Formats: sequence, structure tokens, C-alpha cells
Amino acid sequence: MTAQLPKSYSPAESEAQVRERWDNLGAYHAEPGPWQHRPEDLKPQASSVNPFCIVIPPPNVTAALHLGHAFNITLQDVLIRYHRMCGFNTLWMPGTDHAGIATQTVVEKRLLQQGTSRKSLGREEFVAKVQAWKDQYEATIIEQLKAMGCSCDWARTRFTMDEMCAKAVREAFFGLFKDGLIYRGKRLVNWDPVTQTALADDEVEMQEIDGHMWYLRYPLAEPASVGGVAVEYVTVATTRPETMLGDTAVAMNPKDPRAPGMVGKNVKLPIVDRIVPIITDEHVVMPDDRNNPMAEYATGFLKVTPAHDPNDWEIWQRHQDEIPLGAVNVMAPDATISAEHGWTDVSDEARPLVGLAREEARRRIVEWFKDHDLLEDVRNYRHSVGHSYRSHVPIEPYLSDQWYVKVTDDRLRGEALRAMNPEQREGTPPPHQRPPGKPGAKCEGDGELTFFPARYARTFQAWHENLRDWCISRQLWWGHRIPVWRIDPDDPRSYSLAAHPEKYVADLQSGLDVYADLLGLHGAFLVRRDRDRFKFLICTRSHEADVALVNALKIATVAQPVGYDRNAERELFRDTESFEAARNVKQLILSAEKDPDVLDTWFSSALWPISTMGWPEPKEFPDTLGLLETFNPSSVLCTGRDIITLWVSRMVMFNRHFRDGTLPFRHVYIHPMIQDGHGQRMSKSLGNGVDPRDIIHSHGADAMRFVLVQMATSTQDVRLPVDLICPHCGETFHPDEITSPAGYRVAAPQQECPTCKKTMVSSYGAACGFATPSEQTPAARNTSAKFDLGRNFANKLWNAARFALSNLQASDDATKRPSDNAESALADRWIITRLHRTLHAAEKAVRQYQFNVYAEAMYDLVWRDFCDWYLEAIKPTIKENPAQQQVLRTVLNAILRMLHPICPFVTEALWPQVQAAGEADLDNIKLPPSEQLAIAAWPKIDCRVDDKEAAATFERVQALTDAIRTVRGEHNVQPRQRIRLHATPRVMALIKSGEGVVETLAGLESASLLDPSAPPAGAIPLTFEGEQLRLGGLAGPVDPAAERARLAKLVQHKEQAAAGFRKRLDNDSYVNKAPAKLVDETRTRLAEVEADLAAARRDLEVLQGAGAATEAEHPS
RNA sequence: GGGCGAUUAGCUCAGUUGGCUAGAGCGCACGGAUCACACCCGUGAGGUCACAGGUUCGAGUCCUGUAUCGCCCA
Repeated sequence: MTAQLPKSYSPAESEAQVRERWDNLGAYHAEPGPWQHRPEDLKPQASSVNPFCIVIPPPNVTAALHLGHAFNITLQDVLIRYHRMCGFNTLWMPGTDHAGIATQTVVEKRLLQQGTSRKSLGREEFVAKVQAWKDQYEATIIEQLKAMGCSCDWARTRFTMDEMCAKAVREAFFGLFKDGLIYRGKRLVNWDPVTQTALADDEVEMQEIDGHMWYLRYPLAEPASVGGVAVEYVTVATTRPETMLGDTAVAMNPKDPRAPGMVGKNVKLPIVDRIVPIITDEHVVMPDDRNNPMAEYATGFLKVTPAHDPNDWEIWQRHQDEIPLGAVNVMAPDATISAEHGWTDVSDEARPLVGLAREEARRRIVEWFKDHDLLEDVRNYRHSVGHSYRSHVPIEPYLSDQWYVKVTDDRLRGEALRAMNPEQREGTPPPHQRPPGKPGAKCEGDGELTFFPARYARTFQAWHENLRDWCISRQLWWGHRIPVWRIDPDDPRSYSLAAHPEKYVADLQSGLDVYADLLGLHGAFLVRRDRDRFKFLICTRSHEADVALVNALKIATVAQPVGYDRNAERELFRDTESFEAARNVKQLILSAEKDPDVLDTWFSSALWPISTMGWPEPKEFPDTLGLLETFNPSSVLCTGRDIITLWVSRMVMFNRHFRDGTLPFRHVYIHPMIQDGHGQRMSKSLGNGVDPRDIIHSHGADAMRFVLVQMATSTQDVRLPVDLICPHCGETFHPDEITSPAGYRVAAPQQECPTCKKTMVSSYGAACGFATPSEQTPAARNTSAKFDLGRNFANKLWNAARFALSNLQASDDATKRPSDNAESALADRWIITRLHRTLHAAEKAVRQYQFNVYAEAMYDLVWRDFCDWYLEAIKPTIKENPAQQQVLRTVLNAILRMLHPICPFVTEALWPQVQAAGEADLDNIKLPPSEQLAIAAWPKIDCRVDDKEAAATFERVQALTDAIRTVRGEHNVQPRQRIRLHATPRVMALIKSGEGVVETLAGLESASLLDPSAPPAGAIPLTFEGEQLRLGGLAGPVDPAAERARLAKLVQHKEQAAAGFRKRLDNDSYVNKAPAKLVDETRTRLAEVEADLAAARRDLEVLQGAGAATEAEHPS
């Protein structure tokens, strides 16, 4: 048969066709096996097929994917495709993440551009807008994944806010709440007073500010003395004088010599007239501390304002007993001074400050201190201040109520540490102590969690050992609403409960239980008393429970009535007391308000490995039945190292907590990070991300994947210099760069093509909104020369296959197979050996997550071995040799299979032709036919095909060919020119066993025995394996001077090598201590080099003896 | 401040228990439209493996220190 393939590989064409075939195939859908037929039986069954599963780290729906994602996802697809081909029951669960803060922010930004805002739209309408954004980007992301060739189980695509995940979030929250692992507490957050939301730490931009350090005097409230000298006041240094209204202590270092006389005394806070204690804390900087640059500005006295400074908050935490007032919040959410958020002791002097903006309050307070002779000094002070990346105003550390998960509890943190592989764990492992209610000394997942590379286990361990409780509430509208209703006794509608709160908790709980039972929502409500402001919290287990609570009005029977009076339309109660209880409970519910906050995105992400598989109730989503039993724990999580603390930790804790110690995944593979050409992280917020579709457009998906896989080494992050393609003329050029406001090197928003001089918008400009693409100035696609390697490789494979196919007669005739490997040609035995060894190298590399090793092994096999040597070697014989054709057929077939996980498109595109070329079948090599490569079996090659002798002989053939080619190259012998080799008997034997390979690849006209007594005139000397050969028939004159120089250089080279070996062997320690095998090897090497050296010297003598010009031997 | 990593050819990077003359791709130089491939073929040049010590018969590889850069946590 003749393959009708285009002359070069065209990714765009092939990718479209291949994608269509895959879509029709549906091969990426995984079923849990025995469960699908018997949904009533949820007990795991022994499956004959091992599962392999990856849950995708769900990309944010904030924006399209960039190459960082492409990298992460390609590696997963390599693992998935490899294991699918190996016969595992393979599931790759796809999906996206709602990314609360990030997505809300981009949508709000857009609204602002449209002249509206979140608040003017209202919560419902705003969430609908975000939903629309999500739909758009979810579709984009799925399309990107498909364009990259991802073999996800698309029918199971999930979203962290879809119904399935929402149920899991509700159940998880309810369960943690019930177990006492969720609580409400106060905390300082990064508060943006303009948008009035809390910000995550990474949303705070640090800016250097030229500010001041003010030195304020606080008079002592009682006499004190240091060293017999009376002290009247202490001086504190501050950059934010306005916060002094909330001071509740003054701290000094316990080592401060003045401390003994001061500690325990009180100061009278100016303006406020508040009496606050002087305490000690080791973190206070002393003015004479030479190791601390802050000492220059320190007075040794630190004003402590727990409600407005994170460090002061910490001091309060450490000294709760000594600071009776604790945290006094003197600001409103808009950062004006306020007496309504915790400040109760407002003096007459302070009252005029109430209502002022923080900047104005600062001016007035400094003024007051100056007027009262209490301002000791003002100094210029440059420091970095956190600013909101959204409103760009300074962040206010603001005290607010937040929800926490008690991750420091052993049931969570302990589970995570116990999960670790003991070999990767430092120190004493935590005892395998099960929390109450979980019998058994050791859980299934204990000690199984393994990191690749291993060093990241330390990050994981250190994180858990220094863990703090996890703040899970966010003041956002986009996300899972916190499923708690709170009853605030300050609310005038609520019933006064001061006398017996516990009784009312019990009443409320039992009343709600009865109510829930009536509605078939058993146990849907959980009542807790809040230790703080809110006296009652009702956690609802489901959406239905929320609805029921809203409807509670209609039904007064939240306490147990004895009957119902139809005439009066009301319940009859046993006694007044139960009637009272019912009334109270009802009144409470009437005043209940749902918590407005939403959960941290990572809360739902933490549940991802189980929520996507139907937890907690797979029966509600029948196609998830059996998934958990089959695929949880999953096989491996692939992610970047920044995710270890944010996500890996939480998934491990939650999965183990909710599924009796089961791990979310057994392995964690941490891959490098993709950086831009300046070593800056590629990210959406930076605007330097490259859309993988741009690379697919310029180089093809396989080229992108191959290069990404090749870049996945275990140590280095990956730099990727990015170029632009002019949308007008198609030229590639390096963009002009600017420094962004945040200090990064990025492409200027607008670019001019150096070739056609027309303008365009860079992806940075578009991403950051500095330039909008239009018809005159369209957006430019990105590209990178980094991917040329992959494009060339795909094309090389394409052409190798094209050539191979054109030489294969369609054949199912088994008699044409080589019956015995020993009978086949040397080149055939060698390439089979190389195939076998590469297969093992590839398998080993994948097992160890050494993706670059896998890619490089395939590159060498395809390009170096198969194309450069094997195909060239068989050119003269292949057409006439059916046995050799069978070897070629087999090797090509196996190569496509082995490369498929990295380059799925080009291999699949070639597959129909390769299948049509006949069955690839050789002894000890199993390649069962398959209609599609994506579901074909991974090659099975018996190690009996490995022919050490053939490999060694072929390597000698290669060395001889190289030696001849080098001489040809140095003498500029035209490739067409055939030359004559005069060789020794040993080399003649090698050439013979090469069966024509040397002649073909070295361009020999003939190889004949050299007569040492009568060397051919004018032939060039050549040294090989210590023997002297001659090359004749080189057209054109030979320059004896150049020839002498060449030989002299060779002699010098060999002399150096020989000296090195001799030195080693002269060293007794080496001979005695080094392994004998190594010493022998060195002796052999020395002998070889000395033989080469002698031969080269003789050649040099001959040449010098030959005198002046030597004419090239004339061809006869 | 604590932790992790990097520094190898002009550029981007390999180099897994220490052991042949340290490799690849790109770029560079020379030669090549040969009937798979110019997204190609052949040949070549190019490296005191950041620096300074140490361990060892032997160090790019292990240890200590220094410098520069990056990331994470506080």
C-alpha cells in the first residue's frame, strides 16, 4: 500500500479530524465497574482492573487558561493516557472552580466600566452577572482543554458551585459544625474601607510610603521611678497616631532595664482618659538593639492597639489576663472614627473626633498632642504600607467576626500528619491514635501520602506543625453562602433570653427537630449557642432546611403540642409552659437572619476529590454510584508547590475526616512553575500569561505538549521568552517592554510591527485593560521559539512514518515474519533492542514522574535511532525484504503507541495508515490491533528481544561510520562522492557484520583489505580502534599541511587522554581502593587510546615521509 | 527571621546511590536541493560546571562557608 500523506505535518488539519474521532469514541468515560449494574449494592467488589484516577485541580473561571495551566494539565494527560493504555480503569475528572474573590473582582471591575456597581444591582442580580461570566469562561476553559488534547471524562465535568458540590459543602459544614470543628470568632482582616470587603493577603499590594514616625507622650496614672528618678510619662512611637484611641496597653521588653520600675503601673491615655496597663512582651524592640534596624526609631515603649494592628493583636493574645479591655475598635467599616463598633468609653475630649475620616482624625490628634505639649518628636520615616489592589487605598487592619475551621484539632491536623509516608516524615510520627468514635488503631490511609519530589513533604509537614485555625468566611456575594442563621438578642424583635439560655437552646433544638421530622428533613437543624455576640446559631443542613426555616412562621408547632384546635386554627398545648416555649421558639426564629458571608473558595475545593464523586449521597446522583469506592483515594494529585498549603493540606484533612481516614490521593506530584522570559511567574493578575491556543495556533498542540513535558524536570522552574506574531503581516518579533505599575517587565500594551509598522495590542494590554483591540489595532497572538523543537519533532515523526509506510507492502502473511531474531539483520536486531530499552526507560520515568526523561527518551529513539540510523540503514534492503518490513512495521507501530501520551494528535492522525499497513506482530512483542490509538494497548516487549551483542556491534558500526564521516567532513567531500575504505581484517569483519550499513551511511564505494606493505598512494590515514585504515577516492587534492595539522591535533588529544588514564593507574590508592571492574576498564581504555595514539603517530610519520604535495589517488 | 531551590557552552536547560575525554536543543561556522523530512541532512567550533575551603583513590555530583537570583512561610 502507498500512504497518501501530505509532505509535512499540518497540526490544524489533523487536530480537528482527530478530535472528531475521539468525540465519537467516548473512550474517556470511566465507569466504576461492578457498581453500574447493581446500584443498590455499595460494597466494594474485587475488580479485575486496577483503577487509576486523577481529579483535575479545577482552574478558576476568572479567565482563560495560560501556559502554566497547560503545563499542569499536559502532565496529567500524559499520566492518564499512559495508564489507560496500560489497561487501568482510568478516570480523569474535569471541572472548574468558582474562585470567589478573583471572579467577583473581575466582574465588579467590568460593572464599574459600565457605570454600575455590585451594590446598585443587588445581591441576586449581581450573582446572576457573575454566573454569566462563569458560564462564558467555563466554556472557554473546557474548549482550551479539548484543544490541548485532554482525555477527560467530559460527561462528568463538575463545577465547585454546581448542585453536587453544593450538597457536599452543606454536609461538610454541617458535620464540622456538629463536631465542634467550626466556630465563630473575631479576627483582624485586611479591610478595604472603600469596597468594604476583606481581602486575602495576596490581594494586598505593598507600597513604599514616605511617612512619619510620631512620638507621643502618655502620662503615667500613678507615680513610678526608674533608678530613683521619678518618671512622669512614657513615649511611644507610631506611624498611625489615630489608632491611639483604641490603645488598651503599653508594652515594653522584659529585658529593658527600666521594666522593673514600670511594669504593673498604668498610664492615662490622653484624649480618651482611659487607664491602661504597662506590660512586657519579648517582641518589643529596645532602642539599643544593634541587630534590629527598627531600634533607630524605637523608644522601648510600644502602644498596644489590638483592634487595629496585627502585631498588637498577637500581644493581646499572649497577655489576655493583663489587658482587661482587650480590643477596642474605634472605627466603622468605612474607616471613620466611630463609637458604635466597640468603643464605649468615649470622653468629652474625644467626642469631636467621632465621625471623622481616619486621615482627618490623625491630623486632629497630632494637633492635640502638640497643643498639650505631649508631642515629643516627628521624624521622617519610609515604610511599606499595604494597599488594596482594588481601590488602591491603604488597607485597614479591621476587627470583624469571622468563621473558623478548627484545623488545629487532632481530628484534622493529626490526620494530615498521620497520612504522611513515614520515610518522608521528620521526627517522631504522631501516634496512630484514633479520635473517639473511630475505632481501630490505624486507618487505611495512614503513612501512604507520598510526595514527588520528596522534599515537598517537608513543606507539608512544617505547614501542619505551625498551623493556625482557618478563617473560612469571606465578605463576598459570589460563593457558597454560610449555612447558618443567627439570632441576635440585640435585635429588638427577639425574645429576651438572658435568664436561661441553655434551656432555650434545648427548646429550640427539640422544636426544630419535631418540625424537621414533620417535613421529612430529619436532623436538618443544629442549634448552638454562640460564645460571643450572637446568642444562637442555627446551622441548616440543606437548601430544603433553609426554605423550611423561612416558612417556619406558618407552623407554630416547633414545640410539641398535644393537639390541634381546628376552630381556633392553633395547637393545643399540654400546659402554659410548653405554650410559652413554643411561643419563644417561634419568636426566635422570626428574628433569625442568614449569615451574609460566603465560604472561602478553598472550603469547596477541599472537598473536590469527594464532592465530584457524589459524596455524601451518591444515590442522589445515580451516575456517581460506586465512584468513591473505586476512585477515592485517587492515584495522584498534580499541582504547583504554592498549592501545598492552600489546597493539598485541606483536601487531606477533609477527605480523611469525612471518609474514615481515606486519603484524597496517594501521590502528590509537584511540578515546576512556568515563568516568562524574565523569570517572572506567569499569571492572570500579572497579565503576562500566554493562551495555549496561541501556541497551538503557531506550533500545534503536540509541539506544545512535547516541549512542556520535556521542560518538566524535578528542580528547575521554566523560563519561556515570549514573542508576538503581527496580525497584519504574520511576522514574529520580540515585543517592546515596559515596567508595569507593580514593577514587572511586561510587553507594552500597544506594539508596532518592526516589519510592516502597523500597530496592535499585546495580550498584557488586553488582559489589564490598558488597550482594547479594534480593527485597526487587533490583538497580537503570542508565540515562543521554545516550541520549535516540538514542531520539528512532530514533523520528523510524520515524515518518518510517511517514508516507512511507503515501504511497507500490506501484509498479513505470517510466514514473512522473521522466524527467529537471530536470523534478522543487525540493524533490525539493534532497533528492536533500542525499542525495548526505551520502553523500559519510558515506563520507569513515568512511574517516577520524571517527565523530561520520558520525552527525551522518545526524542532519541525517534530521531537519533529510528530516523538517523535505522531508516537510513535499511533503505537499500527494505523494499525487497518482507521480514525487515515486518520489523519496520512493528517498530513504527510501537513508537506511535509509546509517544501517544505526549503527542496524542500526530500519533492518532497516523494511526489509521499504520493499522492499514498490516498487523504489527513479532515474537515477544505484543501490539494488539486497535481501531483508535487512544485506547490501544501499551506495548509489551519481552526482554528476550534485547540483543546485547547486536547492540554492541551496531555501536561499533556507528563509531566507524562517524569516524569516516568526520574525515569526509573535514575534507569537504561532497555527499554524493563515494569513497574507498582500505581496512584491516578486524575492521573488514565489522563491516561485514554491519551488512552494508557502513557502506551506505559512510558513502563508501568499496571496502577492501589494506595491504600494509603497499598502502594505496594518496589515501588519507584514519585511526579506528587502534588500527590504521586508509580512505581513498576523495576527489580533489589533499592539503598535506592541513592533514598534518589534523593528525597532530588528534595525537595531542589522545596523548592527553592517555596521560589521564596513566596518572590514575599510577596511583596505588586508586588501583587498590577503586572497584576492580573500574580499574580494569581504565586499563582497557588506556590500551585503546595508546593503540590509537600509536596509529596516529605512524600516520603522521608516513605523511611527513611522503614529503610535499600528495596527489589524491585517482579513481580507476 | 525560618525553610526550599537555583548558579553547567552565546541562549534555554539535562546530568537520580561520586567513576570513561561533562551532554541536548537553539544559535554560530563549513558543506549539501540525495528520490521521508530544508520544520531537513552531514561535519565542526564552543565549558577553569558561581566562588573559596573540606571529605575521597576520584567531586558538576557529598559537606562547610561566601556571593547573586527566585519562591514559600513568618
